[in-house]
Order: sequence, then structure tokens, then C-alpha cells
Amino acid sequence: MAAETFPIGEAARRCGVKVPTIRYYEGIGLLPAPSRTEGNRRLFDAADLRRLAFIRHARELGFEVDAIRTLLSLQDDPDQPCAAADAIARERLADVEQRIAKLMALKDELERMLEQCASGRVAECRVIETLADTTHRHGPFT
Amino acid sequence: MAAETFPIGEAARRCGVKVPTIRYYEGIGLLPAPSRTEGNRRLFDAADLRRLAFIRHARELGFEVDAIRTLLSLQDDPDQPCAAADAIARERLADVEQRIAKLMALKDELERMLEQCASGRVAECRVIETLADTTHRHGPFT
DNA sequence: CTTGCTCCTCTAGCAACTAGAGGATGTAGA
DNA sequence: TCTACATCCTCTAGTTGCTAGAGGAGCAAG
Repeated sequence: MAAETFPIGEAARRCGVKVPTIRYYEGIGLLPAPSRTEGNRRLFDAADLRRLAFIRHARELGFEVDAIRTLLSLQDDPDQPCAAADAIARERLADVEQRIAKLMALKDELERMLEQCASGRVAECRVIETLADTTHRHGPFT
Repeated sequence: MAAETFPIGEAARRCGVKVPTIRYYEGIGLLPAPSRTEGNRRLFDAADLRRLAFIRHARELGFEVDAIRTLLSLQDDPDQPCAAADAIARERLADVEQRIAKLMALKDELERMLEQCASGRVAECRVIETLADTTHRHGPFT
């Protein structure tokens, strides 16, 4: 049985990515070069689409292409030395946890503002304070 | 009492932002133009630094400059119609909640991999599946 | 007063797209 | 079969959000 394949336009629609972006990802090696038709058109399979959707989500979350590349390398080479995979996963995990913490703080603040708004008062906004620097001390400051 | 001020280099060090980036933010209007010395050097005050740190965090979280602009507008114009502020905050909140959900999923998967690694086995990696598209359906698909 | 650091402006480059020109392909109807 | 029209192809150029570097001025210490 021949597996289902999709032209680039439908891949784009399904994954919420623009057509040129897909070609771009292929160009920089994030997405493997898909098979082609007689007429030289790309044909993507389900695995390609899953990978593409993953890339889109990761980019939306603010991961750099290089970070995504290492994340995908966990997937692509499950046989790489455990220590290497561990290091990559550990590093990504720390990053992810920090992001979550900051987003939670921001969420709380936005909710507080919405509550005040609901009660008819104009909120004094403290969004700036919510992301106050607790994690980025890399020098001797006063 | 004259409030404490800081030259651009120290502002950069304190906020974890590069010097040209600060000038860039000023250029695009994210940061108000600070006062200057006789010799034409920028002097930032504590409020500027807080704003700058906020921008850095928000950028790290993957917010676009425009999104940050609207977040800061909540701060800058607390007197804008409540409905407008509410809409902005609500939209940002939805975004933030989605990000958190996705990051949580990714976190779980990375932790699962680290556990397997700890127990000596090579993890089969499912990072791709963890961000499977539950939120981005904008067409009638099969 | 000069050595050396920080600052200034300005221009050019990079990452990650995004849009458009110019042309080939694929498909559906007359 | 012919033609209209969407979709695809490659390639180049533009956009956003920085980042690095040239060339020069300001300032503090010895």
C-alpha cells in the first residue's frame, strides 16, 4: 500500500506554515528533502508533516533553529551516546522550565489586570515588575 | 535628591542586553529617549532599566516587538479605555496560556527521556509528538 | 597630556523568514 | 484537444530584530 503524500501547498495548510518557509526549512536542513513527482514537485508524507508541525510549534515557543536542530537530533539519532542525549535534554529542560516560570508570572499579572478591569477600575499595570530579573545576574552589581 | 543614573554600558550589564540593542530599542520607540549629559551621552534611570529588563525577558519568551509594544502600552496609558486594555490583556493571556501548555508537554517529554537515560536505556524519543497540533486547526482536513 | 576606556553615529551583516518575478506543470471544462 | 487557471518550481530581494565594526569624540587616571 502506498502511503499518503501531500503537495507543498497542502502541507503548508495542514501545518500552518507558509509555502516558502517549508522550502526554507528544507534548504537549511531542518526538514529532509522530500521525494518528488515526475514533474519535480515535492511530495511530503505524514512523518514530514509531523516534523514540520513540531518545528512550527518550537519556533512559536521561541526556540532558535539551532535548538530545534538539537532537539530533533534526539529524535533522529536515538542511538547516540546516552550521555550526549542526556546533556542536550537536560539543557533544553532547564531552558523550558525557566520559560514556564516567567510565563506563569506574566499570566498571573494579566489575570490580575483583567480582574480589576472586570470590577470597573482602571488597573494600575505592573507587567514590568512581573518579569523582574531573578535569573540573570552575571556580574557584581551594587 | 537627584535620582541615580547609569551610562549605557552599565545599563547593558545590569539588564543583560547589549549596548547596541539598547540604542536599537530607543530607535524603534520601545524605550523612551533618555536624558543626555553635556557630552551627549545617554543617562538611564531606574525606570528605564526596569523597562529594559522587561523587554529583554519578553523577547526571550518569544514575544514580538509589536506584542511587547502593546503590553507596554497597558503600562504607559493606564487611563486608556478599560475595554481596550482588557482586550489586549485577554489576547496576551490566551497566548501565554497556550505557550505554557506546550512548554509543559515538552518538559514532561524531556523529563521522561532523562529518566530513561538514567536507567541506562537509550530513550526512544517522542519530542515531535509532544507538540502535536491541538490548537492550530484552521481548515477542513481529512 | 597622553593612554585607555567608554561613548557617539553610521553603515553593513546575519538569522529567519516573506514576497515577488518569471516560468513550468497539472487539472478541469468546452 | 485546447485552453484557462491554480499550483508548483527556482531565484533574487526585502523585512525584522538584532549585532559587529569603522571612525571619531569624551573623560578619568597617572
